[in-house]
Amino acid sequence: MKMKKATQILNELGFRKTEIRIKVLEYIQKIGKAVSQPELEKKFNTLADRVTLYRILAAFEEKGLIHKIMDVHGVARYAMCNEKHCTEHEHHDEHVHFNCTECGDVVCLDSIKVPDIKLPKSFSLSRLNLNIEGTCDNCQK
Amino acid sequence: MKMKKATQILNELGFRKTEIRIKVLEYIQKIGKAVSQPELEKKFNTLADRVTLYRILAAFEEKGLIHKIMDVHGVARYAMCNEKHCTEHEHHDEHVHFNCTECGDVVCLDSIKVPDIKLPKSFSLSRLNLNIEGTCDNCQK
DNA sequence: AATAAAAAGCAACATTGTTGCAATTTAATA
DNA sequence: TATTAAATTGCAACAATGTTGCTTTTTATT
Ligand SMILES: [Mn+2]
Ligand SMILES: [Mn+2]
Ligand SMILES: [Zn+2]
Ligand SMILES: [Zn+2]
Repeated sequence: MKMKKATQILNELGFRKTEIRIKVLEYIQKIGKAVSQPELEKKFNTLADRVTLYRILAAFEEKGLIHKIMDVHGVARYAMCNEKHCTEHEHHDEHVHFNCTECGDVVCLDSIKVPDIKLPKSFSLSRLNLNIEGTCDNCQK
Repeated sequence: MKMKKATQILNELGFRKTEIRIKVLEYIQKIGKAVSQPELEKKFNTLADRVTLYRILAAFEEKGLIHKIMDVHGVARYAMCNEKHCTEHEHHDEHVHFNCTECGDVVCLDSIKVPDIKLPKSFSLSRLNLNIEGTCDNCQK
């Protein structure tokens, strides 16, 4: 999985290349997990205000660059989108989100498709999030 | 679906039959939706303190009477458990939770089983919550 | 260098949720 | 019925996450 350079992505999406935006994007790209604002705040507290981080995440999400997941604790987390699937106007991140009860990590299990769910005809589906709790590979003893 | 009387349930679980506990339980039984503390607070603000409601919900959940769902907004909601499935020591509420984007209601689609998800062997699963967003039967135009 | 737009900072606030402790109420017992 | 222990509640204080309005700073363009 080749990563496009963060600065190039920011360019393409019409964002300005500020230090914090570059760092946040590179971090989310490399970490390979779904990160929360509080986590970013710990990492980058000298570089940016809390609110700035919230706004960066919101801006990235709006462009289809990252997607937002509510984790099992009700905290918003964000992870890279698959650029084949997501655009400014529509997200398609219908994969499993695994929440490890040991280390607290949340990861996208992109390879695990969520099976089609048949709803009663009177219901219509627009989005879906499958959170699974358990022990991740790192924490398996 | 016959409902056991609230007072009887409280008795059986070793709870005291206070007015607010009876009312809260009856409400959750009848409403047929997953309710949040803020909702209960609006309903019962003259009858009980905010904290009391949080504690009632936590107590009921611990006994396997109701189950806790994090909704798509990250707010905790609670709905009756199926007494065949849940006990003090173990919850089994692996059904779909439908979040209506129109009316905000969250309902348990108990009849819709969540298909088995095959995780990589290095992961172990302990719990699971499938939140679906869309338009519910009432809000369908 | 001047400019407009974007981004960031800061303060204030909202909402949801938790904890400690004192006061009250329930239910069991004498 | 009076006593009592335990359960329940109320209140105050706090924590965490998230939002909004407004000003200042920075970026990229002209
Ligand atoms: Mn994901
Ligand atoms: Mn449910
Ligand atoms: Zn783990
Ligand atoms: Zn609805």
